[in-house]
Amino acid sequence: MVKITDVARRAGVSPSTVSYALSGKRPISDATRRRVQAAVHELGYRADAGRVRAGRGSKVLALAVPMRPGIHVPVMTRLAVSVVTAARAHDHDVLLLTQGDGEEGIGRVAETGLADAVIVTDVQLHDPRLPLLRSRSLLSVPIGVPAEPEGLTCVDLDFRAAGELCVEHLARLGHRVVALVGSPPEVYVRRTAFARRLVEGFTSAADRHRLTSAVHPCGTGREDARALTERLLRELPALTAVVVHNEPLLDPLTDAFERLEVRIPGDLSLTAVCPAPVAAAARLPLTSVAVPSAELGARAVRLLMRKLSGAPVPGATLLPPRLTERASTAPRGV
Amino acid sequence: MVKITDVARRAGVSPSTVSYALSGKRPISDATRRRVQAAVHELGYRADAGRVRAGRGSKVLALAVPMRPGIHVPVMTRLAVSVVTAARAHDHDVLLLTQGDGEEGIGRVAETGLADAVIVTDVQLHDPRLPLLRSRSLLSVPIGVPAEPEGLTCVDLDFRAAGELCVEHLARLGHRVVALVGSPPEVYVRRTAFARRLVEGFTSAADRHRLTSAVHPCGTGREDARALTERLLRELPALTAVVVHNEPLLDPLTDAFERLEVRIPGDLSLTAVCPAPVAAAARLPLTSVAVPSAELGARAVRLLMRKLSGAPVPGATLLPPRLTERASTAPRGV
DNA sequence: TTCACCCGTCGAAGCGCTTCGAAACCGCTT
DNA sequence: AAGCGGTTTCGAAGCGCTTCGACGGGTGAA
Repeated sequence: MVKITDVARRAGVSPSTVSYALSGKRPISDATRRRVQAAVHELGYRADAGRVRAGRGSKVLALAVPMRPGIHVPVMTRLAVSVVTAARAHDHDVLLLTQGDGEEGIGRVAETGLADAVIVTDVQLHDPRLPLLRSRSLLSVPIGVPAEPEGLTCVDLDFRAAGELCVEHLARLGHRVVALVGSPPEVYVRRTAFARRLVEGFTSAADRHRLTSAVHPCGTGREDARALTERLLRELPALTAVVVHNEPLLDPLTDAFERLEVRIPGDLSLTAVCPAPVAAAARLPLTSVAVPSAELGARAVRLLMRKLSGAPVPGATLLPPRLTERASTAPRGV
Repeated sequence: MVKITDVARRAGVSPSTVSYALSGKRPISDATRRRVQAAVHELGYRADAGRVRAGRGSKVLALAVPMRPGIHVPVMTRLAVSVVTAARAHDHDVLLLTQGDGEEGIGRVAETGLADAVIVTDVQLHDPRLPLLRSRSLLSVPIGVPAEPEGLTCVDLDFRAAGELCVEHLARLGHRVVALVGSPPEVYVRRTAFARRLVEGFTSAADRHRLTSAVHPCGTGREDARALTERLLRELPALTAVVVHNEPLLDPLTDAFERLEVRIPGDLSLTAVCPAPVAAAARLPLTSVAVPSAELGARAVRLLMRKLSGAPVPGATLLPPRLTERASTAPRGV
């Protein structure tokens, strides 16, 4: 194994100079740096990984994305990309954790110092990872707000307000019977924070406006969509509006309504909660509340950087939802 | 961070004893070992990422996913997830690189030894990253086969064979005029390896079977789909079959054909090249050649591990394509 | 009882690297 | 010629860990 002293000898400098030349932690003259780099290259030197990060600050962030059934893959992808981009802007790299529950991964990363902070996604109301996140040994920013967010620095879209906003939009259009077509049941069973919050907002706004409302979790397949539409029409014959919080179901659902001769927005108004591009590119452009995945990722990174630098950070950041009208909603009975 | 001396103190032994108890390199009495293990457990000690790992190797893999316009996001996501899963099975973590061109990221990772190997995606025929990948200083596995794959360990679906397979399937069904609806133009401008290879296969098979053929890159929007379908019907009135290698366009395209009263598969047979789940879940289940993203990721990791262990590896692995018949193809004129 | 002989343990040295403090050097001004 | 501020480089100490050599105290044989 070629070591730093070999490089130093070859470059005619001391080991410490090589160390600084490679890490950039102290200024090194251009000439010397070039000689060191040449030596590194010629000898094929590679820093002994362990020690490199002995001094704290590995310049690595972990991103925990539990790939659980029912999560919205495109949302997660956008999030991941924005996190990496933002992290790079702060000279950090991103380690991707996708473990089933993520607990093991986060622990490992914290203990070994592989990463010096972690962004956690798909937060549940009573997330088993919370104790770990609250522990002093690891800085973290959850994207999602658990039941008791004390001691955490959370970021998320205000899903409660998003649910309310959808209902208010529909109520304003004169609709009196609304349904929420939600994510797959397992998402609620896990008590995923954002899904639950949306339901809360939806229900409370519906009550406030004295609307008849129903909530239906739903799988993502075409069969699921078909079954649900039939059931909705049967159980709620007066239904004229739905809110859909289930990205992959959007297309199958509009399709299923179409087959049942239910026109959108003529007979039924549809509001989606999904990333803006998805809503805009749908077969029928959908009125939607945007899930700003990219912004969430960028904000999470920004907060983490502030925490790393020791600056004070807000307890929780809830982005206000924004509704964009497109072609899938209309006043009732027009 | 809890260190070996903490454990030693807790167990009432010397650090060296702890080291031996954990590594098993010298006999340690059962009683002592048990006390050490208890202390380790209570304090949550994890060996500092340096020495335990046999000296070399950071146990981190980099995955370079250039997020360029026109790439197939779901394919990349599947790939990323499978890479992380496979890497974890080999006790490695995954660093996500998404830089524009990826060159800088790969270089950085190689220089700093942050990762000890890298998986490269979205390979172009003349990829600027190739010199870096060929250099001795970094182990790599490109997913994709450049024009000159010498000295590399590539993995990919055999896209040339995939193109041929689609054409042969259609030819066997009696179709005489076929079109390839490709990825967005920028993908070809970059000379992305897999896209170019598919075109080659498509064209050469069409020529071999004396079919009339045409190749059309196409954007991913509904407008693009609409414009393209009209153009196809105008320029190739005898067209009865298309191959689509453009995942996000699948739905808009079938939709556009529908609007022009072109029935699938009655008037037109459609074969897709995309991940199997996408084809199976489409509104009309599509006959397709599967892009096995998950398997590609797993294979790439396996190869990388072999390289890391110094074992010999094959030069290139080309997975044979498999075509699955679904509801979008039929014999001509039925 | 004495003596080899292990087994289990310890102390200390060493590994490759980082990092702190200080020395050496540079081109200027006095 | 000496002094100065700034940059660049070095030497030495230290990090958490492994590993070598040696020590102590039991054992069985003489």
